[in-house]
Amino acid sequence: MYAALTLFAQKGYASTSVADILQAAGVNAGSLYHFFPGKQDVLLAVLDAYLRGIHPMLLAPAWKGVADPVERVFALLERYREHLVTTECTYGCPIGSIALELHEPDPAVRALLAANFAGWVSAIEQCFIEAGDRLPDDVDRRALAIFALTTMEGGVMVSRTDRTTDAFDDAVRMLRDYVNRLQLAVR
Amino acid sequence: MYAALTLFAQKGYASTSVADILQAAGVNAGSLYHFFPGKQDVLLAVLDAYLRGIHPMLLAPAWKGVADPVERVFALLERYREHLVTTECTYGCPIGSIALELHEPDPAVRALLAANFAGWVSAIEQCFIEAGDRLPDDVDRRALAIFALTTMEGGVMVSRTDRTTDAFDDAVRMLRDYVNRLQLAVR
DNA sequence: GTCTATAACCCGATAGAC
DNA sequence: GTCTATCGGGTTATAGAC
Repeated sequence: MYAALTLFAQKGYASTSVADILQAAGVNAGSLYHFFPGKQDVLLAVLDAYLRGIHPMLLAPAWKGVADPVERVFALLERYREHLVTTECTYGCPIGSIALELHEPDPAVRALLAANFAGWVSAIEQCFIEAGDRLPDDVDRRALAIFALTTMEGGVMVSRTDRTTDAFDDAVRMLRDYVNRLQLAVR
Repeated sequence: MYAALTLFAQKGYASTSVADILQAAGVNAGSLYHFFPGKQDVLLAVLDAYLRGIHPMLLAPAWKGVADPVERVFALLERYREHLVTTECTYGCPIGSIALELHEPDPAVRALLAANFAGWVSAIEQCFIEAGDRLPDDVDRRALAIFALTTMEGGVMVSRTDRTTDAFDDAVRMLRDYVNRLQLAVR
């Protein structure tokens, strides 16, 4: 299962064959097909694992020692940057990759992808909500959270293509400047 | 050729078989392989067509009747929104889709993807440069252009997953607010 | 240059013994 | 529940006549 999760993140869904999963997991075809009706059901399990792992596996490590809600947003983005660096900009967000890889996804798959995005956005939205009156009242907290997501996903996409963190860094720097200006506007 | 371009945009590269291309183009295998060594070379030709088409096919229509450099940025983003709407949010930017679909792209493919992003960014950067002193001096025009690209690509990604333009609209609205605040800051 | 037929390969999934 | 062998189908690319 975690073999599949790793392989999907590295190679994508379509490029990962069932044989690849079997070899990485050290199991045989019969075993896998005993637990999963097919390959797509493995993907569903992986996407469900990501969804349930948002808080314990993603946010908790990123926010360790970071209490300020606004800093938490950028601490999370910093995690993705580190992920880019450690993989030499070969892969970033597995959800985003799979979301664009599958052009006609099964409704169940698409629902889990959307749920993963929604979970991420809600967590960041909560940060901006907790920022309270540090942000202007009329700023849509949820839209700002979605903006953070699109900045991360777009930054990962371009950085992966360029094999440099430059685009990611530029985008995050601009987002930081925007949030700073919003905070200055309220003073 | 344009059959391949269309199919790659609709179904992606891997999911488009050579047989699909042959059928859509109304040609036979022998003809295609007479001009192209292999499927990847068709992709290279398509990516090259996108690159050379940035100005005549993408920017020119988007900027028709729009003279203001800042408005041109959002007029271009509006084109992508319309693309999402007309396809019921099933596909947005073909370059971004292919960029995330291919996890270990051939260097030539990756170079053309990067060139497409770079061409897009340079055009938008030029808009922000032409905006002159309407933007603060210390604002990095190129970084701002990259930010516009990541906003578009990230917005398309999430909107495609959600089958709603909401995420795209939220992201672009935030970008617009940022640019507005930058313009206000200079007064 | 264009056509048809097919080679060579890999895929997901299954059958059936144990 | 787990194993091995294999099926049926789709893939890219090629061979060879015209």
